[in-house]
Amino acid sequence: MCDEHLEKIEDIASTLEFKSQEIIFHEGDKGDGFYMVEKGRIKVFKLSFEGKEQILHIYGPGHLFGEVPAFSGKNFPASSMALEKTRIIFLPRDKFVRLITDTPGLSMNLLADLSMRLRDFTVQIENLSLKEVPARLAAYIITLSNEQKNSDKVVLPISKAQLSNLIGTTPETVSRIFKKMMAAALIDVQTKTIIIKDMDGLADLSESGSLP
Amino acid sequence: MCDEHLEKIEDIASTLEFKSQEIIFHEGDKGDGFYMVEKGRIKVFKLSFEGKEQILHIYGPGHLFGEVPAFSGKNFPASSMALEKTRIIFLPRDKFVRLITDTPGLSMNLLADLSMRLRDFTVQIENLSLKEVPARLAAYIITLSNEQKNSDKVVLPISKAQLSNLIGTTPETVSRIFKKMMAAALIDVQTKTIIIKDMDGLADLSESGSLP
DNA sequence: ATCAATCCTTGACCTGGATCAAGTAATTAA
DNA sequence: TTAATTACTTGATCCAGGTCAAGGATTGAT
Repeated sequence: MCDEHLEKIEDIASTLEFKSQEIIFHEGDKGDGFYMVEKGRIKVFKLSFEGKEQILHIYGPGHLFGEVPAFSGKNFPASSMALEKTRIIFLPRDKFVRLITDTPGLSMNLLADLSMRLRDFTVQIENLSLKEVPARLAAYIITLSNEQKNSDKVVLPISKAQLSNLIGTTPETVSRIFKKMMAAALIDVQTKTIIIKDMDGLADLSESGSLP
Repeated sequence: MCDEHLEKIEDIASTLEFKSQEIIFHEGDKGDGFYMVEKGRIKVFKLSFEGKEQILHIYGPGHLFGEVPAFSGKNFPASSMALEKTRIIFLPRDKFVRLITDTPGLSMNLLADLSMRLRDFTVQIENLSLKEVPARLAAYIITLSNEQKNSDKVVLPISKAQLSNLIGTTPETVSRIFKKMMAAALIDVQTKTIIIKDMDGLADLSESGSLP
């Protein structure tokens, strides 16, 4: 989303404030517009019948979300919650549709945005279906390192419980696998800080490997 | 995708023929256009390091696919193969981009298409992560029934091996669960035909249930 | 129709990772 | 700072479903 488009959006949008843990929308609600994170962080997630959570996205400033119903005509396929005090830019559907038709280039931008998200989902499905938990966790650490200017000292942006819901496992299993990764001298974990000691080993693990 | 748009697309497209089992594109290939199934059926899938397959989509006539790289600028996130003798309409990127910018309404159409696919992926992730195999299989049978004019006699459009790759399990497990579903008087299975004997029970199972 | 090849079923076995339970560390509030 | 709450770790146990192996059913080719 380029700056020029951002400005246009902000001109006709309203802002919403959410406290940490506040629900932004529920799965099944009728979607009537477009949301963008202005400040803070949100998660988009699904709950199972038994209450187990699978996180689909965690988004920070600049990210568009919750627009699928506005295009598909269906209800929200997932729920959304603020992870901290968060300000959201909201744009009702009709204004946005007008903006799109008035702004050539914006729709190309949006198509690119949705395409990237489809891409991300294929990776998430691959992870859930074709990889075991150690590989998923390794992949997540590598993603974090890439996001944090390829540093070998990465900071977990979420709790380990949330992390386990993101990669489709439980806190107990995350804890045990971190321990094994330390035993294999791949990483060091101190509370929320992870020191990557063997990036190649971690990359191998994320693709195919297993831990003793 | 409305008929009017379809005609415009067909005017400037070329057609490709694929035999059954032929690869249309590989994951990692550079995507340079848009594909639409004209006749036949294709699958879009990922392979794990060990060769295990997860099917992402099975598409028939009228379905657009393989366009993500054209918008995202990245390579194909998955591979594609013809499931039978198939004719594909292919549109190079530049022609398509011109078509989009020249045709207001088409981009809205595309946005809707991609949004639906995002929706479908959230369901697939939910299934893989939050549901057990019997629930996924029940959900798939219900989907089939909906696709086949809500008949209580549905025909499997793919082999059971492919089905197992679609719902993220193995042929052995599919076989065993079909057997349990028959024991529970939910369905009857004869080769490729499934008779739904208890749709409510099947719906319960697909949401939360388990089999004895 | 017959043979070969493929696909499917069934049984025996094994394991990754979930669950339950109980203790320890880290945060937050007062 | 300390108490209370919440988050994390560790151990013990269990089971869904994967794997391996061998037999049975379909399908396609000649």
